[in-house]
Amino acid sequence: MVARYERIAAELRDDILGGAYPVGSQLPSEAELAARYSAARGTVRQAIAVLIAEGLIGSRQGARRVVLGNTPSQSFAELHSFAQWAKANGLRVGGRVISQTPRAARGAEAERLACGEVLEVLRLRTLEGEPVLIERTVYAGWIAPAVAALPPDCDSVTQALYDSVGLVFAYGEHLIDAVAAGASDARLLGVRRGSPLLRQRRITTTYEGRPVEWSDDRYRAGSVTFSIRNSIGSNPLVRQAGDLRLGD
Amino acid sequence: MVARYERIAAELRDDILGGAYPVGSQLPSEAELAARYSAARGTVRQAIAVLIAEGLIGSRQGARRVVLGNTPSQSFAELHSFAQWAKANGLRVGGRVISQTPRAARGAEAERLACGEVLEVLRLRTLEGEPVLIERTVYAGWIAPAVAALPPDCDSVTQALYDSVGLVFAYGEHLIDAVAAGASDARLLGVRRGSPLLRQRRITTTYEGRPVEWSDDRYRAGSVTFSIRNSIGSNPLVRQAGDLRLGD
DNA sequence: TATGGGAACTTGTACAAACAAGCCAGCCCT
DNA sequence: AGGGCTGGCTTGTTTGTACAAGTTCCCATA
Repeated sequence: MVARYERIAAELRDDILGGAYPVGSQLPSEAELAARYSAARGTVRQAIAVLIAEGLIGSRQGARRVVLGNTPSQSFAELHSFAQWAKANGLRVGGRVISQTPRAARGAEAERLACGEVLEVLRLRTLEGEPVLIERTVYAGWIAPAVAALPPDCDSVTQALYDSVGLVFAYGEHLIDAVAAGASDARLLGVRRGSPLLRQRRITTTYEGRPVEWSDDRYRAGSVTFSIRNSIGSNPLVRQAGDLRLGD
Repeated sequence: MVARYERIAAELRDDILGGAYPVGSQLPSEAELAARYSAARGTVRQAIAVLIAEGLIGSRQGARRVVLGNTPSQSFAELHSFAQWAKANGLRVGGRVISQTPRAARGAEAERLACGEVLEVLRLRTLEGEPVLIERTVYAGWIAPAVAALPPDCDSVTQALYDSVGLVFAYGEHLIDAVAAGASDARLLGVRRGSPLLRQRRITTTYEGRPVEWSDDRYRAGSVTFSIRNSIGSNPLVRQAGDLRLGD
């Protein structure tokens, strides 16, 4: 059973994406929408809040809401999981495990992952047959056995861990910057040493806030772009100066 | 007059940031908070929604809410305006206009900015005296006179335009990727040609959804990092494959 | 022709109530 | 000891109402 406000949000989203409300045009008033869907004003407001969070429409007190964009947004899983993102975009994904070594947590890892033993995995990922991503992932000790049991050519670790042990990657924190390719990066990705890579470092936790993994992902320049929409009063993405808390 | 739910959110945020609720611990129930603040449950829920959007706490039906982090988040202005971000972080910012040329809109610009005449500005920005950012900004014709009237060493264009003509940068869409430094990038930033740069392309609009500027900002690697927190069910940041809608 | 004041409209905030859905701990039974 | 179940707790959804605050636009006035 899907909530009412979600169905209303879906209908409005379809209208916007379908061109019924062009970019720059005004949405009907809350009262009008409430009447149209036979719902309370609060329910309509909840539906609209969803679209505002997606960046599709803008809102300010006193004025009618405005359509800001007409491109669909993606799900958390697609940001978090390379395979699920690729699949949702109709791209063919591949990859293999290069190395997989259990070891003791080093330096800040122990605190970051809240455990002493970790499993370090190095994966090379391909898109449409081309190598585009190097994943250096450190898994917390308590999930390491399930990770080690996965086949080396497993496309979606996220999906596999959910299927095998019911683990849900619920929250993530991501740091994005640019780095030069090191010797091993360059060899694996087939680029020159020193060429630009887009780096995404992330730490992922369960619903309870328990850390699951810490990863350093490096994309070949030109292969992937991150996109974000924001507005005054909502600020999901922030900048940080060079000296970073999660840095190493 | 600040809204009640914002004051409650601020108190809870202070509690979390101050360590009263450590990372991983549980928050009091809605009913408990409602009693403590003598507010309705709906109001408390609104306050909590703010903190969830900031990524400070996680929530799921049936279980107590959990503290996910204890680092403050920043404001939209700080993502959008280099100067305001630097200021908020206590960094000394400088910069100057390299060139400023009015011209006809080219290619996709006319559609993107919804105008025929544009003003192209090239700025070099410094942080703590070091050059870190090249800004290539194209302003829509209707705001060009106000931009041209600014002093060449103006630190915050965003602030200056608000002060002079009341313009508010309300919404933004950002694309983030990595590129190699070109010849002019390298010269201005004082790095070698081909060295990695973090690129942020963005388009900014007013409250009405009217495009104001289109910018290509390139940061020297290591100087700046973008950070984002997300969760299942909320997905502000997305990935895109190489072939981009806003690309050129 | 400008300009100021409103009136009507629209979104934001707050409260109250009821039910649905999911989680968790403790109890009971085997 | 272990497993299943139940009941209480907690968050999610929906409706209704009232007022506050901001925008827009028309109209009367200077």
